[in-house]
Amino acid sequence: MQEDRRLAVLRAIVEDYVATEEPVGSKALVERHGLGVSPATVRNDMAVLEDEGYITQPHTSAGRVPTDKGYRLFVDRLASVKPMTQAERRAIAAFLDGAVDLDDVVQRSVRLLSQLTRQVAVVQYPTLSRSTVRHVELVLLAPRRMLVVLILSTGRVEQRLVELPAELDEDALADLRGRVNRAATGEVIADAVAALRDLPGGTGGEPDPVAGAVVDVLVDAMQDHRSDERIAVAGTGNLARYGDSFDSAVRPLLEALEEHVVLLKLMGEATASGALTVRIGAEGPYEELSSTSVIATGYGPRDEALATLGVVGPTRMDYPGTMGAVRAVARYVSRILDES
Amino acid sequence: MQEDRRLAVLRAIVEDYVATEEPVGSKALVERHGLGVSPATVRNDMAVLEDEGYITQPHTSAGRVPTDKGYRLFVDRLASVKPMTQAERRAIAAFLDGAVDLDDVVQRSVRLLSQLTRQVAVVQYPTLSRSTVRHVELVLLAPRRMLVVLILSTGRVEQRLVELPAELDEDALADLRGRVNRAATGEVIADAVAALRDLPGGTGGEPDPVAGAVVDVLVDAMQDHRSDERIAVAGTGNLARYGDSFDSAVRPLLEALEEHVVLLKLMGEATASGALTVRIGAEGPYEELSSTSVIATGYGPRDEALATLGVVGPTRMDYPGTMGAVRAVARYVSRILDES
DNA sequence: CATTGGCACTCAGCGGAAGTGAGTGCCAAG
DNA sequence: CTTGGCACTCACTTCCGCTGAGTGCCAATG
Repeated sequence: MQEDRRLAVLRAIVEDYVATEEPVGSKALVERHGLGVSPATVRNDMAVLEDEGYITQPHTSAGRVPTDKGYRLFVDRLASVKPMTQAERRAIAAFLDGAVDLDDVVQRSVRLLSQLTRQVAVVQYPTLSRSTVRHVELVLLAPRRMLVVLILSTGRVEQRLVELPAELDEDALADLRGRVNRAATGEVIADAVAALRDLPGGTGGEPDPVAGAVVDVLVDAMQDHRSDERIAVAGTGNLARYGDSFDSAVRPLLEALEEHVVLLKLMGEATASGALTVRIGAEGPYEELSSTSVIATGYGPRDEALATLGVVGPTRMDYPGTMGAVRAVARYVSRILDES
Repeated sequence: MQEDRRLAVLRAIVEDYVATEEPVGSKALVERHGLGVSPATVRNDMAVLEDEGYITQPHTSAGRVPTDKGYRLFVDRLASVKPMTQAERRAIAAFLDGAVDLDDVVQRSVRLLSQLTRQVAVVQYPTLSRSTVRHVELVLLAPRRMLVVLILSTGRVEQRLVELPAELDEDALADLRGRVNRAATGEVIADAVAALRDLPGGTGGEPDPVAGAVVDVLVDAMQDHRSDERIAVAGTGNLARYGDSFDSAVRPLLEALEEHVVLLKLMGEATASGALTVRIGAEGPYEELSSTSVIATGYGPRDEALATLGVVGPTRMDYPGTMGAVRAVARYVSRILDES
């Protein structure tokens, strides 16, 4: 009974604080939300909520502010993801449909997300490791110089130059191309790597040094986790709205945004689970980011979570709306990856 | 005579102000620099410099601060580019030598530059338009689906998918591949486009719809100026050092950094001239960036300026040191492009 | 027993007053 | 042209008292 009202009070505090950025007092609460009780009652509830650690006061005789724990309860039990409006959905679809390739999809997504949420948006490029090999192309640039092009099911293309240990003519090239593709095409990265490793030894017996060099570089490209770390960021201009708390909040965030490794770790859980994940304030391992929250979700074709996308913002943030935007963008991007 | 001393005073003011970020007064000047004259004399010089518009006082009874015009005179006549130390050169070379491909070179350069200068660094990817076609590869993914890969002399690779209007067998593919490469390989983009346009009509007479589709997409990729606009940015964390003047300086800068078009325009002159260019404060067309300076230079193999690289920072900036770093990085990057 | 009105108390934030000191401009002498 | 002297300016800091939003507690109430 009173329990219910206390939660309503917490919800009201979170909503008001997010809207006004100012500690919210008992009187303002009963006025703005139709709670149907007196300020004194609300004060009692607030005292309990404070005891339980959901809210604090910045100083005696000021209103209350949600704690991380308070936000956590809010997103877990009090708020529901706010769906996008019809108009927003159309805008998202229209904006993403114009994309011409994978790179473009990622770029557009990250911009879109930062505009929808007015926060800093982060989109990870689809990971290599779970994708399959669509095709391998070998191009002779010079008799002893070859370009190896690796095309993956996600639409990503990796290319490498190889200096060959011996010259190669067109016939041998066609033969090698055929063998490599028979071994790798259609396979998941891990299997392709295994199949390729067996290739240079071949059926004949004596190992082929040219094939060996090509396979080495291919395997290297497949296992190159550098590209797993590729990330697109947009909306840093929105950080200007932080206003105060510059050194304490914006600086570490800007640094984290450049340290892609940190970012990936932050968003990592979301890739694993594929579900919409919210990390609030100091819940993560990075002290400097104790006043920022991360909302992320996995995305990818056919509900396989290949990578992560989301936003980073202040703990004081519109969780329902932002979660809605992140979820919507992830769905549309996944659908586009599905088609290609 | 006094003219010389006045310039020395201006130089001293710029150096001190850059170092301390505080308006500099006559007394502090004669103490910190061995000017050999009394504060009163310096005050007279300052009055003249102020009349001529090289310095101002933020308010009566405060020290002087250089104006844009003052900085301009400083970089044009009073300062010389500060060369990198031996150790710095080695560090630059070592850091850039580890790069594996063009993308990596650009990424490393931009990080390096932001660390050397402790400013925001910007590196434009080498432009398509002046590069030549190294090779075109056509890959049949399905009977009516082709991947077109365009390899340029800068090491850049563009790929496009084409749905073919008719099926194509291996022989026809090899024929088409040969014709396309004979037309385009080795040519400058513009010439390649012209040669390709003539290709589908061919010698026979009746136009080939498959070749037409392939050529269309190739020409499109070559003329795709979207990729001309690719830019890498690093060091935004250094903006935190701006301290005050957040809304007036940092916000518009962050916005400009996301608007790559604006950035490219800012740095554009440098590409054209190829030389080290300094734009100070309001000299450019963007009012919001009136308190930021841009130091940029063209770079590219064999002294062809293919693209631009540089840093963006506050007008109050260490010009000699920053110019030295920009020049050094541009040289090393150019040398690396030379080799590949 | 939860709710409510009343009441004394706290304290951040605001605004004005006074003090401080770095820096200037001007002038007369060297 | 340079210099020491001197009066003046004015941003910045500190101090102080006021105000008002907001609290905690208590006794009364249904």
